Amino acid sequence: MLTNRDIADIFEKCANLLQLKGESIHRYLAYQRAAETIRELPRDLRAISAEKGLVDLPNIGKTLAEKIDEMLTTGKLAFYEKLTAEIPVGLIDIMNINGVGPKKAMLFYQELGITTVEALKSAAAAGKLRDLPGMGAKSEQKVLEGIASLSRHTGRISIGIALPSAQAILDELLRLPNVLEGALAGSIRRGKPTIGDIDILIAVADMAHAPAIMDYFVAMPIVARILGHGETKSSIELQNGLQADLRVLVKQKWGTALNYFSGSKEHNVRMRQLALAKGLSLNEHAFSPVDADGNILEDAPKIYCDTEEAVYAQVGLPFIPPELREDAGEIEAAQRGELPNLITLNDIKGDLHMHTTYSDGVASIQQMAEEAYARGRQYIVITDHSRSLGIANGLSIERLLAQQAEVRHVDALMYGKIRVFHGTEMDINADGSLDYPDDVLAKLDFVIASLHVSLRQDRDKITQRLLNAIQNPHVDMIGHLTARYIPDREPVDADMDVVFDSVKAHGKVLEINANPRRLDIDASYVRRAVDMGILLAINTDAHQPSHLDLMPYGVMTARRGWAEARHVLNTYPTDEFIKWMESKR
DNA sequence: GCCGTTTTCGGCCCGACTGTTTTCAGTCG
Repeated sequence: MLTNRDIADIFEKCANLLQLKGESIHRYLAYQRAAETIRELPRDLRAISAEKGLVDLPNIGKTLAEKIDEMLTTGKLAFYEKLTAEIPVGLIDIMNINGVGPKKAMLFYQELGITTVEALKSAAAAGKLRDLPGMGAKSEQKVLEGIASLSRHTGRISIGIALPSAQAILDELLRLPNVLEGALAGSIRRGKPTIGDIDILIAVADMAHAPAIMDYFVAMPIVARILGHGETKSSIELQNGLQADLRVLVKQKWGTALNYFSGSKEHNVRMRQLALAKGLSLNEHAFSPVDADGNILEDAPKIYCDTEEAVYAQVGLPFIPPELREDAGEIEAAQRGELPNLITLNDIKGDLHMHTTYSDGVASIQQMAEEAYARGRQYIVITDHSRSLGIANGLSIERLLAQQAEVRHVDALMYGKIRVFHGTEMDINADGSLDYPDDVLAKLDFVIASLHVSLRQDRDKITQRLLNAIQNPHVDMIGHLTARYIPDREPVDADMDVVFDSVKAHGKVLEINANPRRLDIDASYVRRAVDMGILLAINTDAHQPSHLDLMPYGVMTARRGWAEARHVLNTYPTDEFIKWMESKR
């Protein structure tokens, strides 16, 4: 049975094959956009298809809806098979080599019969590429470097790795002379869970200062390879395989540039359309007046924006926070004056999920309390693993009760600083049972139920396990609902329509697990929870004190899902959180 | 192939950089 992801992947491959065939770029983009839409979809295509709702999805028209239905019913796509009969799929991998595009890939295929990266590597090493038209010794060398780089990193990298690494580079550049302003742009700024590359912008008063900054950038010790080194733009590959792009621009263009390079592409397209409706062409440099045919009027004065607020004001909109810029309704919401008042890190008062040395954490209850207090938390819940999770030293009922005595003791010790409550992260067992009996759960302040084992069970089983947990009156929250782990582990296969309805009906909380390897639930599910009126909680799931610092990743995910502070349980002040817990008893 | 309160046909992404050119094509974001 094909999943959303499978179908998105097939469309993505169709897009690549069409590009290799030299089809119109717009047809290629149509498949590309459809793949992207499906990838970000919070619901099952199967359910949407049953409702005849496929054509209502953005970027899905009659043709692609039919193709989706074909895949859902037959598990295959004839169009895709026809394409692969014409063009070897191995060329897609070759095209993914940095510096090799569709034209070069086809050239290697047609001239030398190359269909795999391995064959291309041998040909390049044997010096067979340099004599092809448009190639030379340098291009051949670049192909070899591109293949080497390919093996160093696999696709997108967790924001938990990319963000600190990007911030360190930015901080270094900000210390250089003549740098007026600097920022991270791209998907890092929008808080995406995975990052393709790092985008850095630096503003100067005079472009004469740019080359020195570029020279410094490409000479930094973390640079593994220089991919490009120009006057206004340079690209490097870091030791960890990530690519970082730096652009230097004059301060006058800061707003348009930051907006442009923050994306998303889809959001930018909408921004350009809004500008055109006002007779202006928008790019990273400025707004330029255009004539009725859309041609730029060269002698008309351009409009420069040195802030993003000014860019949005120019198209008649309020500032739109970067996390919302996905063309997922944010433009329309801004036009109606109904943008959400997004949650911020400052709104977070508590942390409802963390581990100690009782199970697989490395710090004591008291240490975790002290560390959380040092980070400004007003309350925490200690939630160690339950008895069946032997690998994590899960707590027997006796140890759980003994732990409660220590939690109460620490709570008293910390009085006036931080409140410490006692909970559990209880396993939802493989057979669907819960790992502690109800009379034990009744003694706890806060109960999380989570999936940790048998994650590859079929949809019915997983769904039933989740429903069992949701329907138990003592369970307060479902932890990391889909149990995905970036990048290795796919989310569990459950009927989320049914699960969300049940969560809503039973008044349970859904966790946004802030660990950047999890970010679970993800932004699309957050948005669905917000729309349905399901309460959320953003927790670090800390296994050591430093993990308490992961909260910002959870907040970014919440913001990407349009969550406001009022949608999130652990923004409540302590007394209200206590009232909430009491109301559940 | 999608999309539309300027259009159901004719738009959709274009600028910087590189390497091979001999004025430009291919790639990338």
